[in-house]
Amino acid sequence: MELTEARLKFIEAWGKLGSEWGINRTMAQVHALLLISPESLTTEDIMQELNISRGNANMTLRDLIGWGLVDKQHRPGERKEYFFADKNSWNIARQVAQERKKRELDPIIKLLNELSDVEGSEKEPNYRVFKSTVRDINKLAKNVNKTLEAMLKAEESWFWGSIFKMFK
Amino acid sequence: MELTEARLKFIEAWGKLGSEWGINRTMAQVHALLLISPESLTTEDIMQELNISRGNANMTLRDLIGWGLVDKQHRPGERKEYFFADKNSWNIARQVAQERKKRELDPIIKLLNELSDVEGSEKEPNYRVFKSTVRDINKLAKNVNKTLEAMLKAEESWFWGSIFKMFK
DNA sequence: GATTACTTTCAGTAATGTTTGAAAATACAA
DNA sequence: TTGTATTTTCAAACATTACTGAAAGTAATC
Repeated sequence: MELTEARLKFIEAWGKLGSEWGINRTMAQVHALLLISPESLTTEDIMQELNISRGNANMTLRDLIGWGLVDKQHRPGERKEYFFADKNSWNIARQVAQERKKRELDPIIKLLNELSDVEGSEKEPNYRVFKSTVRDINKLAKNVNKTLEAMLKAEESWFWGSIFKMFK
Repeated sequence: MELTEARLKFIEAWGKLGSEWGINRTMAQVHALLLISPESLTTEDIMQELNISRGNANMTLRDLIGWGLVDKQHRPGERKEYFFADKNSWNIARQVAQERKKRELDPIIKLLNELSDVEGSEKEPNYRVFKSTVRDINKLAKNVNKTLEAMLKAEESWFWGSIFKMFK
Protein backbone atom coordinates (compact mmCIF):
# COMPACT_ATOMS: atom_id res chain seq x y z
CA MET A 1 0.00 0.00 0.00
CA GLU A 2 1.14 3.49 -0.77
CA LEU A 3 1.73 6.07 1.88
CA THR A 4 -0.90 8.49 0.59
CA GLU A 5 -3.56 5.81 0.60
CA ALA A 6 -2.45 4.48 3.95
CA ARG A 7 -2.66 7.90 5.52
CA LEU A 8 -6.20 8.38 4.23
CA LYS A 9 -7.24 4.98 5.52
CA PHE A 10 -5.74 5.69 8.90
CA ILE A 11 -7.59 9.00 9.19
CA GLU A 12 -10.84 7.41 8.12
CA ALA A 13 -10.49 4.49 10.53
CA TRP A 14 -9.57 6.72 13.45
CA GLY A 15 -12.62 8.86 12.70
CA LYS A 16 -14.88 5.86 12.58
CA LEU A 17 -13.47 4.47 15.80
CA GLY A 18 -14.01 7.79 17.50
CA SER A 19 -17.60 8.04 16.38
CA GLU A 20 -18.31 4.54 17.68
CA TRP A 21 -17.07 5.68 21.08
CA GLY A 22 -18.97 8.92 21.34
CA ILE A 23 -16.26 11.18 19.94
CA ASN A 24 -17.15 13.36 17.02
CA ARG A 25 -15.79 11.98 13.79
CA THR A 26 -14.09 15.18 12.67
CA MET A 27 -12.37 15.61 15.99
CA ALA A 28 -10.95 12.12 15.74
CA GLN A 29 -9.86 12.77 12.16
CA VAL A 30 -8.07 15.96 13.05
CA HIS A 31 -6.35 14.06 15.82
CA ALA A 32 -5.40 11.31 13.39
CA LEU A 33 -3.96 13.82 10.95
CA LEU A 34 -1.82 15.37 13.66
CA LEU A 35 -0.70 11.94 14.80
CA ILE A 36 0.81 11.17 11.42
CA SER A 37 2.23 14.61 10.72
CA PRO A 38 5.94 15.05 11.41
CA GLU A 39 5.59 18.80 11.68
CA SER A 40 3.01 20.81 13.53
CA LEU A 41 0.19 22.11 11.34
CA THR A 42 -1.74 25.33 11.04
CA THR A 43 -5.51 25.66 10.97
CA GLU A 44 -5.17 26.30 7.26
CA ASP A 45 -3.27 23.03 6.70
CA ILE A 46 -5.93 21.08 8.53
CA MET A 47 -8.78 22.75 6.67
CA GLN A 48 -7.20 21.79 3.40
CA GLU A 49 -6.22 18.23 4.22
CA LEU A 50 -9.62 17.33 5.61
CA ASN A 51 -11.82 19.65 3.58
CA ILE A 52 -13.44 21.27 6.56
CA SER A 53 -14.40 24.85 7.26
CA ARG A 54 -12.41 27.30 9.30
CA GLY A 55 -15.03 27.34 12.02
CA ASN A 56 -15.07 23.60 12.32
CA ALA A 57 -11.29 23.33 12.39
CA ASN A 58 -11.04 25.96 15.06
CA MET A 59 -13.67 24.47 17.35
CA THR A 60 -12.35 20.96 16.89
CA LEU A 61 -8.81 22.02 17.73
CA ARG A 62 -10.01 23.76 20.85
CA ASP A 63 -11.84 20.60 21.91
CA LEU A 64 -8.77 18.48 21.29
CA ILE A 65 -6.73 20.85 23.41
CA GLY A 66 -9.45 20.52 26.07
CA TRP A 67 -9.00 16.76 26.00
CA GLY A 68 -5.27 17.23 26.45
CA LEU A 69 -4.55 15.46 23.16
CA VAL A 70 -3.23 18.43 21.22
CA ASP A 71 -1.06 21.43 22.04
CA LYS A 72 -0.16 24.55 20.18
CA GLN A 73 3.13 26.25 19.47
CA HIS A 74 3.96 29.75 18.49
CA ARG A 75 6.80 30.56 16.19
CA PRO A 76 8.72 33.77 16.64
CA GLY A 77 7.64 36.48 14.24
CA GLU A 78 4.39 34.73 13.34
CA ARG A 79 0.98 35.15 14.82
CA LYS A 80 -0.25 31.89 13.33
CA GLU A 81 -0.68 28.94 15.66
CA TYR A 82 0.88 25.57 15.00
CA PHE A 83 -0.81 22.45 16.36
CA PHE A 84 0.69 19.11 17.20
CA ALA A 85 -0.34 15.93 18.98
CA ASP A 86 1.53 13.77 21.44
CA LYS A 87 2.24 10.63 19.42
CA ASN A 88 2.85 8.28 22.32
CA SER A 89 -0.11 5.94 22.39
CA TRP A 90 0.24 5.20 26.07
CA ASN A 91 -0.05 8.90 26.84
CA ILE A 92 -3.05 9.19 24.55
CA ALA A 93 -4.78 6.29 26.26
CA ARG A 94 -4.08 7.75 29.67
CA GLN A 95 -5.28 11.17 28.65
CA VAL A 96 -8.53 9.81 27.27
CA ALA A 97 -9.01 7.59 30.31
CA GLN A 98 -8.43 10.51 32.62
CA GLU A 99 -10.91 12.78 30.86
CA ARG A 100 -13.63 10.18 30.55
CA LYS A 101 -13.18 9.18 34.15
CA LYS A 102 -13.60 12.77 35.23
CA ARG A 103 -16.51 13.53 32.93
CA GLU A 104 -18.44 10.28 33.16
CA LEU A 105 -17.29 7.72 35.68
CA ASP A 106 -16.94 10.05 38.65
CA PRO A 107 -20.46 11.50 38.22
CA ILE A 108 -22.01 8.08 37.84
CA ILE A 109 -20.31 6.78 40.95
CA LYS A 110 -21.66 9.77 42.81
CA LEU A 111 -25.17 9.03 41.59
CA LEU A 112 -24.92 5.33 42.39
CA ASN A 113 -23.94 6.19 45.92
CA GLU A 114 -27.00 8.38 46.25
CA LEU A 115 -29.23 5.73 44.76
CA SER A 116 -27.91 3.22 47.29
CA ASP A 117 -29.74 5.12 49.99
CA VAL A 118 -33.16 4.66 48.44
CA GLU A 119 -35.94 4.16 50.97
CA GLY A 120 -38.44 1.33 50.81
CA SER A 121 -39.54 -1.99 52.15
CA GLU A 122 -37.63 -5.23 51.83
CA LYS A 123 -40.95 -6.87 51.09
CA GLU A 124 -41.26 -5.06 47.79
CA PRO A 125 -39.58 -7.01 45.00
CA ASN A 126 -39.00 -3.79 43.07
CA TYR A 127 -37.07 -2.44 46.02
CA ARG A 128 -34.98 -5.52 46.54
CA VAL A 129 -34.02 -5.84 42.90
CA PHE A 130 -33.25 -2.15 42.61
CA LYS A 131 -30.99 -2.20 45.63
CA SER A 132 -29.07 -5.24 44.61
CA THR A 133 -28.65 -4.10 41.01
CA VAL A 134 -27.40 -0.71 42.11
CA ARG A 135 -25.08 -2.24 44.66
CA ASP A 136 -23.64 -4.61 42.08
CA ILE A 137 -23.07 -1.94 39.46
CA ASN A 138 -21.57 0.30 42.10
CA LYS A 139 -19.05 -2.36 42.97
CA LEU A 140 -18.08 -2.76 39.33
CA ALA A 141 -17.78 0.99 38.87
CA LYS A 142 -15.48 1.26 41.85
CA ASN A 143 -13.27 -1.51 40.55
CA VAL A 144 -13.05 0.19 37.18
CA ASN A 145 -12.24 3.40 38.96
CA LYS A 146 -9.39 1.84 40.89
CA THR A 147 -8.01 0.24 37.77
CA LEU A 148 -8.07 3.56 35.94
CA GLU A 149 -6.31 5.26 38.80
CA ALA A 150 -3.59 2.66 38.64
CA MET A 151 -3.34 3.14 34.92
CA LEU A 152 -3.08 6.90 35.22
CA LYS A 153 -0.20 6.64 37.60
CA ALA A 154 1.53 3.81 35.82
CA GLU A 155 4.38 3.72 33.41
CA GLU A 156 3.46 1.82 30.31
CA SER A 157 5.92 -1.01 30.80
CA TRP A 158 4.97 -1.51 34.40
CA PHE A 159 1.26 -1.54 33.64
CA TRP A 160 1.35 -4.03 30.81
CA GLY A 161 3.94 -6.10 32.66
CA SER A 162 1.51 -6.49 35.51
CA ILE A 163 -1.35 -7.27 33.17
CA PHE A 164 0.82 -9.83 31.49
CA LYS A 165 1.50 -11.64 34.74
CA MET A 166 -2.23 -12.03 35.19
CA PHE A 167 -2.53 -14.56 32.47
CA LYS A 168 0.88 -16.03 31.88
CA MET B 1 -34.96 9.21 48.04
CA GLU B 2 -38.07 7.35 47.06
CA LEU B 3 -37.99 4.22 44.98
CA THR B 4 -40.04 5.68 42.14
CA GLU B 5 -37.74 8.66 41.82
CA ALA B 6 -34.65 6.54 42.18
CA ARG B 7 -35.77 4.21 39.41
CA LEU B 8 -36.34 7.13 37.08
CA LYS B 9 -32.95 8.60 37.87
CA PHE B 10 -31.27 5.28 37.30
CA ILE B 11 -32.92 4.87 33.90
CA GLU B 12 -32.03 8.40 32.92
CA ALA B 13 -28.41 8.05 34.03
CA TRP B 14 -27.95 4.72 32.28
CA GLY B 15 -29.36 6.25 29.12
CA LYS B 16 -27.00 9.18 29.32
CA LEU B 17 -24.02 6.97 29.99
CA GLY B 18 -24.93 4.83 27.00
CA SER B 19 -25.19 7.80 24.69
CA GLU B 20 -21.80 9.06 25.82
CA TRP B 21 -20.33 5.72 24.78
CA GLY B 22 -21.97 5.42 21.39
CA ILE B 23 -25.00 3.41 22.49
CA ASN B 24 -28.39 4.75 21.61
CA ARG B 25 -30.08 6.34 24.58
CA THR B 26 -33.33 4.42 24.31
CA MET B 27 -31.54 1.13 24.07
CA ALA B 28 -29.65 1.88 27.26
CA GLN B 29 -32.88 2.95 28.96
CA VAL B 30 -34.71 -0.22 28.02
CA HIS B 31 -31.76 -2.15 29.37
CA ALA B 32 -31.86 -0.13 32.57
CA LEU B 33 -35.56 -0.79 33.00
CA LEU B 34 -35.05 -4.51 32.61
CA LEU B 35 -32.14 -4.40 35.04
CA ILE B 36 -34.35 -3.08 37.81
CA SER B 37 -37.42 -5.17 37.03
CA PRO B 38 -37.91 -8.26 39.16
CA GLU B 39 -40.15 -9.88 36.56
CA SER B 40 -39.68 -10.13 32.85
CA LEU B 41 -41.59 -7.54 30.84
CA THR B 42 -43.58 -7.50 27.64
CA THR B 43 -43.12 -5.07 24.77
CA GLU B 44 -46.30 -3.40 25.97
CA ASP B 45 -44.89 -2.89 29.49
CA ILE B 46 -41.77 -1.31 28.11
CA MET B 47 -43.69 0.97 25.75
CA GLN B 48 -45.73 2.25 28.64
CA GLU B 49 -42.95 2.69 31.18
CA LEU B 50 -40.70 4.58 28.79
CA ASN B 51 -43.31 6.21 26.56
CA ILE B 52 -41.92 4.85 23.36
CA SER B 53 -43.58 3.48 20.27
CA ARG B 54 -44.11 -0.17 19.47
CA GLY B 55 -41.67 -0.01 16.57
CA ASN B 56 -38.97 1.53 18.69
CA ALA B 57 -39.48 -0.95 21.53
CA ASN B 58 -39.31 -3.85 19.15
CA MET B 59 -36.16 -2.74 17.36
CA THR B 60 -34.43 -1.81 20.57
CA LEU B 61 -35.18 -5.16 22.14
CA ARG B 62 -33.84 -6.95 19.11
CA ASP B 63 -30.65 -4.93 19.32
CA LEU B 64 -30.27 -5.70 23.00
CA ILE B 65 -30.69 -9.38 22.26
CA GLY B 66 -28.04 -8.97 19.55
CA TRP B 67 -25.68 -7.53 22.15
CA GLY B 68 -26.40 -10.53 24.38
CA LEU B 69 -27.70 -8.28 27.13
CA VAL B 70 -31.34 -9.36 27.01
CA ASP B 71 -33.14 -12.64 26.49
CA LYS B 72 -36.73 -13.57 25.90
CA GLN B 73 -38.99 -16.12 27.51
CA HIS B 74 -42.17 -17.69 26.31
CA ARG B 75 -44.95 -18.62 28.66
CA PRO B 76 -47.13 -21.63 27.90
CA GLY B 77 -50.44 -20.71 26.32
CA GLU B 78 -49.30 -17.20 25.41
CA ARG B 79 -47.82 -15.95 22.22
CA LYS B 80 -46.55 -12.79 23.86
CA GLU B 81 -42.83 -12.56 24.55
CA TYR B 82 -41.36 -11.69 27.91
CA PHE B 83 -38.00 -9.96 28.09
CA PHE B 84 -35.45 -9.96 30.86
CA ALA B 85 -31.85 -8.88 31.41
CA ASP B 86 -28.99 -10.60 33.14
CA LYS B 87 -28.49 -8.49 36.25
CA ASN B 88 -24.95 -9.54 37.04
CA SER B 89 -22.78 -6.54 36.29
CA TRP B 90 -19.69 -8.59 35.65
CA ASN B 91 -21.54 -10.54 32.96
CA ILE B 92 -22.82 -7.30 31.48
CA ALA B 93 -19.33 -5.85 31.34
CA ARG B 94 -17.97 -9.00 29.74
CA GLN B 95 -20.76 -9.12 27.21
CA VAL B 96 -20.24 -5.51 26.20
CA ALA B 97 -16.48 -6.00 26.08
CA GLN B 98 -16.88 -9.06 23.92
CA GLU B 99 -19.18 -7.39 21.42
CA ARG B 100 -17.15 -4.22 21.14
CA LYS B 101 -13.98 -6.20 20.73
CA LYS B 102 -15.53 -8.19 17.93
CA ARG B 103 -17.15 -5.21 16.22
CA GLU B 104 -14.44 -2.60 16.69
CA LEU B 105 -11.13 -3.73 18.11
CA ASP B 106 -10.63 -6.78 15.89
CA PRO B 107 -11.24 -4.83 12.66
CA ILE B 108 -8.94 -2.02 13.71
CA ILE B 109 -6.15 -4.43 14.58
CA LYS B 110 -6.59 -6.00 11.18
CA LEU B 111 -6.31 -2.60 9.53
CA LEU B 112 -3.30 -1.57 11.59
CA ASN B 113 -1.52 -4.72 10.50
CA GLU B 114 -2.20 -3.88 6.89
CA LEU B 115 -1.07 -0.31 7.38
CA SER B 116 2.19 -1.57 8.89
CA ASP B 117 3.18 -2.81 5.47
CA VAL B 118 3.01 0.60 3.85
CA GLU B 119 5.69 1.20 1.22
CA GLY B 120 7.95 4.21 1.16
CA SER B 121 11.33 5.62 1.83
CA GLU B 122 12.95 5.97 5.23
CA LYS B 123 14.13 9.36 4.11
CA GLU B 124 10.62 10.74 3.98
CA PRO B 125 9.61 12.13 7.37
CA ASN B 126 5.94 11.44 6.57
CA TYR B 127 6.78 7.81 6.09
CA ARG B 128 8.87 7.48 9.23
CA VAL B 129 6.27 9.15 11.43
CA PHE B 130 3.43 7.18 9.92
CA LYS B 131 5.21 3.90 10.48
CA SER B 132 6.17 4.59 14.03
CA THR B 133 2.73 5.93 14.96
CA VAL B 134 1.00 2.92 13.48
CA ARG B 135 3.44 0.55 15.13
CA ASP B 136 2.91 2.20 18.49
CA ILE B 137 -0.89 2.18 18.29
CA ASN B 138 -0.78 -1.39 17.10
CA LYS B 139 1.17 -2.39 20.17
CA LEU B 140 -1.36 -0.69 22.42
CA ALA B 141 -4.27 -2.30 20.59
CA LYS B 142 -2.74 -5.71 21.00
CA ASN B 143 -2.23 -5.17 24.70
CA VAL B 144 -5.83 -4.08 25.09
CA ASN B 145 -6.85 -7.11 23.13
CA LYS B 146 -4.95 -9.46 25.40
CA THR B 147 -6.40 -7.82 28.46
CA LEU B 148 -9.92 -8.17 27.12
CA GLU B 149 -9.34 -11.80 26.33
CA ALA B 150 -8.22 -12.36 29.89
CA MET B 151 -11.27 -10.53 31.14
CA LEU B 152 -13.61 -12.55 28.98
CA LYS B 153 -12.28 -15.80 30.33
CA ALA B 154 -11.98 -14.63 33.89
CA GLU B 155 -14.19 -15.04 36.86
CA GLU B 156 -14.96 -11.74 38.44
CA SER B 157 -13.17 -12.40 41.71
CA TRP B 158 -10.07 -13.69 40.00
CA PHE B 159 -9.91 -10.75 37.63
CA TRP B 160 -10.28 -8.02 40.21
CA GLY B 161 -8.06 -9.91 42.61
CA SER B 162 -5.29 -9.82 40.04
CA ILE B 163 -5.89 -6.18 39.31
CA PHE B 164 -5.80 -5.48 42.99
CA LYS B 165 -2.38 -7.09 43.37
CA MET B 166 -1.08 -4.65 40.76
CA PHE B 167 -1.27 -1.71 43.06
CA LYS B 168 -1.34 -2.98 46.60
C1' DG C 1 -4.57 54.48 14.58
C1' DA C 2 -4.75 51.87 10.35
C1' DT C 3 -3.64 47.76 8.15
C1' DT C 4 -2.88 43.08 8.05
C1' DA C 5 -3.03 38.43 9.65
C1' DC C 6 -5.00 35.72 12.00
C1' DT C 7 -8.68 33.51 15.56
C1' DT C 8 -13.22 33.09 17.43
C1' DT C 9 -18.15 33.15 17.43
C1' DC C 10 -22.63 31.82 16.15
C1' DA C 11 -27.05 31.96 13.39
C1' DG C 12 -28.46 29.33 9.83
C1' DT C 13 -28.17 25.11 7.31
C1' DA C 14 -27.00 20.47 6.36
C1' DA C 15 -26.33 15.87 7.73
C1' DT C 16 -27.14 12.22 10.58
C1' DG C 17 -29.54 9.53 13.78
C1' DT C 18 -33.89 8.28 16.10
C1' DT C 19 -38.74 7.51 16.54
C1' DT C 20 -43.29 6.92 15.05
C1' DG C 21 -47.28 4.56 13.44
C1' DA C 22 -49.66 2.11 10.36
C1' DA C 23 -49.42 -1.77 7.29
C1' DA C 24 -47.62 -6.27 6.42
C1' DA C 25 -46.13 -10.52 8.14
C1' DT C 26 -46.35 -14.26 11.30
C1' DA C 27 -48.00 -17.53 14.63
C1' DC C 28 -51.52 -19.65 17.04
C1' DA C 29 -56.06 -21.39 18.14
C1' DA C 30 -60.47 -22.64 16.97
C1' DT D 1 -59.16 -21.35 6.75
C1' DT D 2 -60.46 -17.81 9.29
C1' DG D 3 -60.00 -14.72 13.07
C1' DT D 4 -57.13 -12.82 16.52
C1' DA D 5 -53.03 -11.58 18.92
C1' DT D 6 -48.67 -10.37 18.39
C1' DT D 7 -44.29 -9.08 16.10
C1' DT D 8 -41.82 -6.95 12.42
C1' DT D 9 -40.85 -3.61 8.91
C1' DC D 10 -39.96 0.78 6.99
C1' DA D 11 -41.12 5.37 4.84
C1' DA D 12 -41.86 9.59 6.63
C1' DA D 13 -41.52 12.86 10.47
C1' DC D 14 -38.89 14.49 13.99
C1' DA D 15 -34.86 15.50 16.90
C1' DT D 16 -30.18 16.06 17.56
C1' DT D 17 -25.74 17.03 16.32
C1' DA D 18 -22.26 18.80 13.28
C1' DC D 19 -20.68 22.16 9.93
C1' DT D 20 -20.38 26.35 7.31
C1' DG D 21 -19.22 30.91 6.29
C1' DA D 22 -19.34 35.43 7.09
C1' DA D 23 -18.89 38.82 10.54
C1' DA D 24 -16.83 40.24 14.72
C1' DG D 25 -12.93 40.07 17.61
C1' DT D 26 -7.88 40.28 18.68
C1' DA D 27 -3.00 40.95 18.34
C1' DA D 28 1.00 42.46 16.08
C1' DT D 29 3.27 45.64 12.97
C1' DC D 30 4.01 49.70 10.60
